[in-house]
Amino acid sequence: MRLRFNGWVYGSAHPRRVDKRTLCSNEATGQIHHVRREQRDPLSIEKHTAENSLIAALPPRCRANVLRSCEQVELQLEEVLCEPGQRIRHVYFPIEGFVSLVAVLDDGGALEVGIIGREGMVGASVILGVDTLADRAVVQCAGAALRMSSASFRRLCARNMALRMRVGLYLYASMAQLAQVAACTGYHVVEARLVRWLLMSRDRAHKNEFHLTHEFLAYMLGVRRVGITEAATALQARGLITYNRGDITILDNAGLEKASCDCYERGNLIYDAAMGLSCARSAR
Amino acid sequence: MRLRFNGWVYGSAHPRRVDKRTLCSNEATGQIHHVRREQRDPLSIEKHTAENSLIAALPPRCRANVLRSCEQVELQLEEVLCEPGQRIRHVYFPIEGFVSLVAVLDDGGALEVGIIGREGMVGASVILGVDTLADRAVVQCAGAALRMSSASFRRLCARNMALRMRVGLYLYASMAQLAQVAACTGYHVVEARLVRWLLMSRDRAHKNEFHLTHEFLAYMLGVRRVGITEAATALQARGLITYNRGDITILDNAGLEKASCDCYERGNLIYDAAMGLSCARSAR
DNA sequence: CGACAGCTGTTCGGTACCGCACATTGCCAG
DNA sequence: CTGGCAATGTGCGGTACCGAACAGCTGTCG
Repeated sequence: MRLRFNGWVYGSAHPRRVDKRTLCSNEATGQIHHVRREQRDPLSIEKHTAENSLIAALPPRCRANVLRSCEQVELQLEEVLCEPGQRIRHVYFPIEGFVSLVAVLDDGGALEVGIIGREGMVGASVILGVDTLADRAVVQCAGAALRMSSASFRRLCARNMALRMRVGLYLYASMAQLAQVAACTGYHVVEARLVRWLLMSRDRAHKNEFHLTHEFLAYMLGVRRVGITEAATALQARGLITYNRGDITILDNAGLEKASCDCYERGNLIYDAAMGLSCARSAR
Repeated sequence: MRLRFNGWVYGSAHPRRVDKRTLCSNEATGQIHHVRREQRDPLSIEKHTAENSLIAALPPRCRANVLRSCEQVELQLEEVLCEPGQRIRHVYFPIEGFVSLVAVLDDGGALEVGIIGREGMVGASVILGVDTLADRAVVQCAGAALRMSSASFRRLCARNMALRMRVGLYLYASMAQLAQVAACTGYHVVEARLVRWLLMSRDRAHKNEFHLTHEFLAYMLGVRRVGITEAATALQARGLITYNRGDITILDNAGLEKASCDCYERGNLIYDAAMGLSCARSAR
């Protein structure tokens, strides 16, 4: 069985031992249809700036420069911002929604390797001098975001040290988390990984409920849908979550955090260490 | 059972379902003992420059600058260049040997997430403004390398656009490969992953034999030693490799490449695409 | 030469996840 | 109201890998 998400297709689960599979070609090449609002008045945008922490942490003048180049867009659920290897046209600073980075294998396998909410940005690797993204970027939770053409972003970074530093640190944190997630995938059972994933989503959604089908979760974690169903059922039985046709609600945050593998907490530590270091640095 | 590598300890395999494990504290804190040769005369170093492709690709003046700041060291087998989170004091440009990056989990699990030979460098993330490494860097194959203090490296990068660009691209390639490996770990059977690993090592060792015990391989791939033994036995039975007490010899390169998962080839493509892009760029 | 340590091979019971197939439930459009 | 579809639940046999334990085999060192 295969699923379609706004035009792109993926295998339900994947072969651990099947060798090849030819699918995952984007029929109709995932229409990327932004609901582009007209440019807001500066005040309205300014209001939002504090809500992407990457931007918020910039010195005022620099922040103003960044904002001038941004427009606000509404990210659509399951919209694909960029396919792996494709030229990235815009970088995104999520405000409400969040985005997942998904590594795609030739044989149709896929695995989430990063998750980007208002604490970060999509396309940070542009500062490395490339204009492609290594992974597929899928919107996981709809909502507002700021965006900027990658050319503008590169120009701004070239001129602005504070911005470049900040983005660099974020990139480092992303890499560290990527490694962490890789190890986690190999070592921890589906249930623990599911919990980690729910907690990370919660942190980025800033609320205790979000819309996610088992099928989608399975795709993200690289397991069968049934595996998710089993794990989710167990969590529900323990009173940690409830869900109903894709609407998941977290009931017991503390309990969930206990049920998760260390990787959740560790991921947060990694981020704090990297980004906090920047504070120490700029305070010097 | 636990192993000791030059002073640091790791769990033999690891728990897929065990939740915690307290080990992996480095007893005796992995003595890092470089066999530091006295500074060679410039000609001798110059001779080697072409052998690290990152350096070799730099414009002549820039290359000379880099070399002036480098000293040559001999990497010892299983030496730990840097522990995760530790301050990185030197960056390394391997010439003969190669180095693995290993993600370490709290519960003792570990997984190789990158491999660095003469095509790259250890510590590229320094250009992002951090002075720590996210993963453990272990020497996998002894041999010569150039090294430079990370402070010098940062200074050079700040001044030198070509160097910064080149290292940036390399960093991007590393990230892309990391994501690739993460997915591979989740989807492919041990044997295929082992083969991928052997091929990658071969490419970096520039020869068809190297010294690696099953135990070490198991550690790298995050599986039990027995898993490696079984896979290796099968490969040997098929006439693709032979091995004897840690000395592995590749007999049939073509056969091995067929036995590997696509991730091997794909990793190479990723690297070429990223680094080749730089050529196009500088040719402009 | 004998003891020992490091490396490899083998076995065994257990389990997490696989692919596949099918049943159930709730929502929505016609 | 009804048929259809998306989302979820369940059951079954298979397999890749796990932990543990033990049995050679070989080189080294006292």
